[in-house]
This record gives sequence, structure tokens and C-alpha cells, in this order.
Amino acid sequence: MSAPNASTAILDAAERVFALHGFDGASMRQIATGAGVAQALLHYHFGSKEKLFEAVFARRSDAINAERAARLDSLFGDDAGPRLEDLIEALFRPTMEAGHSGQGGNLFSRILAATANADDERSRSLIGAHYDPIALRFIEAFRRVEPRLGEADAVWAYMFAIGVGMTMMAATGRAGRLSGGACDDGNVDAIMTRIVPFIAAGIRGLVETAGAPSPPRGGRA
Amino acid sequence: MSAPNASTAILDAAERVFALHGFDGASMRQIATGAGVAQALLHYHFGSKEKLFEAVFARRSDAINAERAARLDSLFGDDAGPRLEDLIEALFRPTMEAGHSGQGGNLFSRILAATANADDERSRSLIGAHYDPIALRFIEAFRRVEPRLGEADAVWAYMFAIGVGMTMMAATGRAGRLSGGACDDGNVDAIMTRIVPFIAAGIRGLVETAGAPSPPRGGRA
DNA sequence: ATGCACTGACTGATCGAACAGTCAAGATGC
DNA sequence: GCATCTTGACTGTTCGATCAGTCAGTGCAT
Repeated sequence: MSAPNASTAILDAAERVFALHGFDGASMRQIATGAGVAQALLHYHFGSKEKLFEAVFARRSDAINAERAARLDSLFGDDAGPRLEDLIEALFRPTMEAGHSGQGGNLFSRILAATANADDERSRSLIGAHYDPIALRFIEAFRRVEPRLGEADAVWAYMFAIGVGMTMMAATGRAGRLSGGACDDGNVDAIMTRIVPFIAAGIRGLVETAGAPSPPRGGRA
Repeated sequence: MSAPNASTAILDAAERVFALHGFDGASMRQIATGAGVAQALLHYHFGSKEKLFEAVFARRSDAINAERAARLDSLFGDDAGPRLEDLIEALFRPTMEAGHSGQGGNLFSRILAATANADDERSRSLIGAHYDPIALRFIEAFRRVEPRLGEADAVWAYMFAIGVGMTMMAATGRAGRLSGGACDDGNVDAIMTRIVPFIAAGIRGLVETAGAPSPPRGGRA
């Protein structure tokens, strides 16, 4: 767990502080203290607060998306094409488990969720650079697996799926509060076994009603 | 549009600045300038930055949840029980349209999305106070309409639904970017006609696989 | 009607604290 | 001895909050 060099220690401390307080709420002093180094060292290694945040963001994102890409390749490399469920598994599992190594709470997931839902220039460009290319691959994969899915609907499907995932990654503990403790939004496996059928069914449901200008009448099927 | 008194002008300006920069990124000076009043007046009327944020949050939330509750009452007052689709409509439509009065972008929706996904004490207590009670009503309504839905699964269903909604309310424009402009995440009707069947199908899909310890095999149904 | 006491709304100036970022100098390792 | 790493001391700026004080309006006693 302990970092061998200062750069990694800074990244780890920054990840924690950014996850807990957001970009604006985090302070360079706090990060330096957490890393056990002088504040000036953060600027020496990363230049600015903004660039430090980008480094924190890129470190996990690159690892996550490398694995997502590998999973996609492997799924379509098989003789039998993948099921929708497999795609959703590939979409979320790497993110849910990144930085989730052992101890409590997935810090990076919170950063990712906050960044994905923000609309400032920094957040937009980070998501665009690190997640849009792989997003397009997943959208295309959705259409390959579910050919009746329209072009625009595939994008909606992806956005909806990400929405579900981001909220679970924020792991605010609200599910536990609303359920009297029965639901644990920190439990990756519990979430995955629910989230996969939910989204898969949602996408298939989107296909059924696609192109219909008004809401369907017989929804109880 | 113009505010008759200073308090409302401050709330309007604060809503805009908080929506654009978040709680920590917003400054009282910026809000005061936006409202056209002295900075000291914000403290005179609201006491502190924190309390001003709570006032901004409460103003729209109370209106939203009053309408949501009214819609729920009306749905279950009908002779025929509501469809799942009707519940989802009641869940999101009031929020999507609150503060969305005319001009561009729904500022409050962004505040709400950011607050819902954050896990600091302020966000948690605001969501808990303003949204948990009505959330429990929706969760109960889900089970009434879809009786095969388990107790815990109804909470998961609610969380997933909120996740989809929050991401769309953040309205980052990403859907448009990923679709080459075909999808507009600022268009409430376009979102609602997609989001309702998606979530309804997702919840029904959750029912099908509930209790199954491992992922289903025949997912192509 | 007029002078007086009081209130709520509002302001400009200013506080100490915390902020990101800078820099010359020291430590460390090759 | 040179380059990389690291530090403490420091800069100027901005932050939320506070303060004494202005001003219009109101009730009231005379």
C-alpha cells in the first residue's frame, strides 16, 4: 500500500482528497500533508492543481479503459457473439474494481462520478479525452448485439447505462439508508448482479418502443 | 423574470452560480455581483454560505416534491391502478421542468444532480431531508404496481432509476457529442420518451432475475 | 403636524484565514 | 560535480464573515 516514491504518494493522497472534497474543495496543502511532503513538491512534480487532478484522473482511467478494451476484444473474438449482459459487465466491472484495492470505499469512482456529471470545461475535456473513444466502441457494440437498436437509441442506451453506473459508483450510502440496511451500495458484486439485468432489460425495452412518438399503452407485458 | 425583492434576486443569482461552479467553486462575491447587491447583504439575509445554499436547494425541492406527491396521490386515486410508466413520469417530470422556465439550461437540475452524487455531510443531509421521504413513497409504489418486486429490489430499482435521471439532469451535452448531434440531452420531451420505457423495462427485468444468485444464462429473450 | 424613537434593509470597508503558486537554497544519489 | 529531488519561507490574491454606519419608513406621543 505504501508508495515507493513521492510522485505516487502525492497521487494517492490527491485521489483521496479530491474524492472526499471535490476539485474546488480540495486544497494543495491538505494533499501535501496527506502525502507527507512539502506543498512545493506538488508543483514541482505536477505543475499546478489542475494538472495534478488530470494526472490523478488519467492514472486510473487509462488502466480502466485498457481493460475495458481488452474485454471488448475478447468478447467479440469468441465464436459466439457476446450477450448484452456481457457487454454491460465489461462496461462496469473494470471501473467498479479500479482503485478498490482492499480497504474501504472506491475513491476514484467518486471522482469519476463527479467529473462525469459536471459540466465545466475541465470535466468535459477529461471525459471527452479518456472516455468518449471507448464509449463509441460500446455504443457500436450495443448495436451489433441488438441490431434492432437505432443509432440514436444506442447513444441514449449508453448514456442511461452510464447514469446508473455513475450513481452507484458515487456510493453515497443512500441505498442502505432507504432500505434500512438491506442494500449495500459499496458491495460491487451485489450491485453488479442487479445492475446487469436492469440495464439489459432496459435496452431491450428501448428497442420495443423505439420510433413510437407517444408512450406505449400496453406496458404490463 | 426580474426579482421584486432582494432575497429572491440573491436566490436566483446563487442558483446560477452554484449550478455553474458547485458549492466550493462558487463565491459569495460572485453571487452578490450577480444579484446586484452588496456582499454583506447575503449574510444579512441568509447568515452563511451554507445556509444560502440550503435555501436555494429547499426552494425548488419543496415545489418539486409537492408536485410529485400530488401526482402520486392522483395516480392511486384513479379506479384503475397506475402503470409503472406513469410512476416514472411522476418521478421525473416535475424535476425536469422545475426552474426550467423558458430560457436555457435547467440550473437547479445541475445542483440537484451534483448534490445527489456527492457524499459530504451537507449533501447527504439535504437529500435525506428533502428527498428520502418521497423516495420511500415511490419505492412502495413500485412494489404495489409490480408486486413480484422484492423489498430490497424495489430500493435498487429506485436507485437505478434516479441514477438515470440524475445523469440526464446534469445535461452535460455528452449525448449530443457522442451522437454527432442526434441526441439532445437538454430536450425534456426527447429524454422522457426514452427514459420511461428504459426504466420500466429495467424494473421488470429486475423482477425476472430476482433471487437468482448468479447471472442468467438465456438473456436473449 | 411635528419631533422623536425605533426598526429592517442595505452598504463600504475591512478582518484574519486560507488559498495556489514561486523561489533560492539545501539534500540526495550517481 | 552535476542533475534530480525536496524543502521552508514567502508572494499576492481571494475567501467567508464581520462591523459600524447610512437611510427610508413607521408608529407614537405631544
